[in-house]
Amino acid sequence: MTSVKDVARRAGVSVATVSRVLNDSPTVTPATRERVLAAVAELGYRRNAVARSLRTDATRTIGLVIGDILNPFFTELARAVEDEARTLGYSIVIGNADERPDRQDHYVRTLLEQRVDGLLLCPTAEITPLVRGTVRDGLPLVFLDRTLPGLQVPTVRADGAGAIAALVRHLRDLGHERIASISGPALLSTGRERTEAFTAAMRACGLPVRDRYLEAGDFRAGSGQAGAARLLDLPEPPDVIFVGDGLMALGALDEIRARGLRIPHDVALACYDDLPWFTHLDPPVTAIAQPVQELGRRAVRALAERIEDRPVASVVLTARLVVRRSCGEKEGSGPA
Amino acid sequence: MTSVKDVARRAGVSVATVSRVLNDSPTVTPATRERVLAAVAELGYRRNAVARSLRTDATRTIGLVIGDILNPFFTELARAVEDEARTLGYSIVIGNADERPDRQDHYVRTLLEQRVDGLLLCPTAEITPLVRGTVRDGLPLVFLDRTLPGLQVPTVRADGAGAIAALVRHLRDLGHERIASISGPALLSTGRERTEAFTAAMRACGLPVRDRYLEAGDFRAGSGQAGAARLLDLPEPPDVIFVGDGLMALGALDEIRARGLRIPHDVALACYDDLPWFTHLDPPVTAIAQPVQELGRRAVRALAERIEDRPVASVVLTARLVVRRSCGEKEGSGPA
DNA sequence: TTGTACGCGTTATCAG
DNA sequence: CTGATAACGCGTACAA
Repeated sequence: MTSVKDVARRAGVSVATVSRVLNDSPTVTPATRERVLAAVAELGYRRNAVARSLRTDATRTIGLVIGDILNPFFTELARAVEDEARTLGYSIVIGNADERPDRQDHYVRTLLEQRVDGLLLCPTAEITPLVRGTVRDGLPLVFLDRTLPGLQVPTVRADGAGAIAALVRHLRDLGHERIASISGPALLSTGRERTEAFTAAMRACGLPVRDRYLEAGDFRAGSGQAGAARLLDLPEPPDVIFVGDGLMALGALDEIRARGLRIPHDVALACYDDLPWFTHLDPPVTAIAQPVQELGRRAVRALAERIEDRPVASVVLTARLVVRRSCGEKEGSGPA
Repeated sequence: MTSVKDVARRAGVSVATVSRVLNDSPTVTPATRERVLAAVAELGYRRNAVARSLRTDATRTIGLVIGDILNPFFTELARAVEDEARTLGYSIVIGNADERPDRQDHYVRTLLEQRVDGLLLCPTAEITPLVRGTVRDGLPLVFLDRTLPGLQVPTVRADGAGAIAALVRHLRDLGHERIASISGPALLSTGRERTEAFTAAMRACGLPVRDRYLEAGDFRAGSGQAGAARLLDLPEPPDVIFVGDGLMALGALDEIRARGLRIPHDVALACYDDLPWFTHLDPPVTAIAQPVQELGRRAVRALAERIEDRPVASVVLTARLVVRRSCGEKEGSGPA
């Protein structure tokens, strides 16, 4: 690989001058700048970011550790993150935790060694010693989507409580009473919050909350299927299943279809997270949509601020209910 | 940040010894190793991969430039790549080209500066000067999914010609004659190959190939919708639309639904690439499934070989047809 | 078995 | 405005 030395020799200047040109320092004659640039072009020189980082103590790189790259929510999130990062001049090193704390820690460790300038983390579990240490050491860190209580770390997430309340009212208005949910794991803030919002909304609507209607999954397809199976095996199966994310919805759909059940006649379905293909199902799936793009962008911007040592606050956006037909339709709203 | 020096001081040894312990050199006394490890733990020392890379001229990092992170095909591919890379001890720096050659080049440039050990590229266009230069400079490079003719670069891809031929025969057996396709851009090998395989299969089946039934999209949802619209606006619209990838299928579905058309009665649909939710549509979508996981794994392994300077050959896996019901059903195969 | 010292490619400081 | 040179943190050849 050609280095500044080669360029310097070719241009007949010192390495210092080459460096100055490369970092467009103002203190350099147009003529020499010209010569250096010519040498750079002729040699096809490409600056070595590794050496540069060693010297400047910055990599212009941020780590992104997501829960599950197969989850459409995280995919869309990653896309937004990547987009905003590019705009700000950062590269993304990605880690897919696969919802496993050990994998999450593996990536955090690797990213720390790589000396990323900052870290965007969607925690997959309660606080691990490594994460606690990372916070203590002061590495710029922002939690995304999920948060960890008791840690002074800015979080960018969406609040779905309002949308969940609206959903429950919608279900009640449709005459449903036996409403079940398959939520995420209680270890995750998103799992907990959605369950709490759900039970609170049920009570607010005067609907009964039964323990056996509260299933906990792990945000992956298999657990959605298993949860739906347990629910449908109940002596008194629910009218409605509210699934905690898109992947589990896929699993629940598999189970419902395998049993030959019809939606919403035999069992209604609603999903936290909206997916592009939900509109193509028959009936289209009622869902709660998060402002995913915005979440990703805001997180990157927050992290960039932290990297530049400016204080940043957490941001909470709001999710919204998208009513479609998978929970039934209001009387009188059908064809006359 | 604590460095080897700090560890050395703390352990009462030289930096060389610390380094030896860290790279578990055999020539070190258990006792001193113990002391060093203790110092490492006490100080919370984490080795600096940047400095290490500068010295060893290797980053244990590979670049992955994909066509479009929103495309489920690439998402699944990325997941497999990431998985295999972790197994082999590599980190992934990801770039989302968004199907734009300029973005592709942006990432290639960045990754070269970062000194990735190798590059996995899904080319978004014909050969760019940058890509040509990269090949010439000898950076370990493997093309994934798509290839670029005229370049000596190993490619890992799936051949869909057989599956496409099987699909066309399936369509013919079902009595379809006016078969249209919305393929990828002719600039991409995958676009070209799928179109060629399709027209060849049509001829082999004695079916007419009409130019106006040959639409070209760009592998994104919008172009699938636009292509479907043009096809359905034809004075003699096709019986079947064969869509070149999952994202365009989503767009085509949008258009079909917007027009209130029914599948397969009004127009049949088949898709290159299989998606998890295809089974939940009514009717389920007939698709061509690529061995995506295997593609990703093989690509990483090939790249790892190249990085270690071993010669590697291209690998061609085969896609397979998954018949479902979106193109109609064989007579007599329905309920008696 | 361990320590000393150099160099990887850059940037930044300090003279000139 | 430009050049010489130290330093970033690490791995390794060489010496002890």
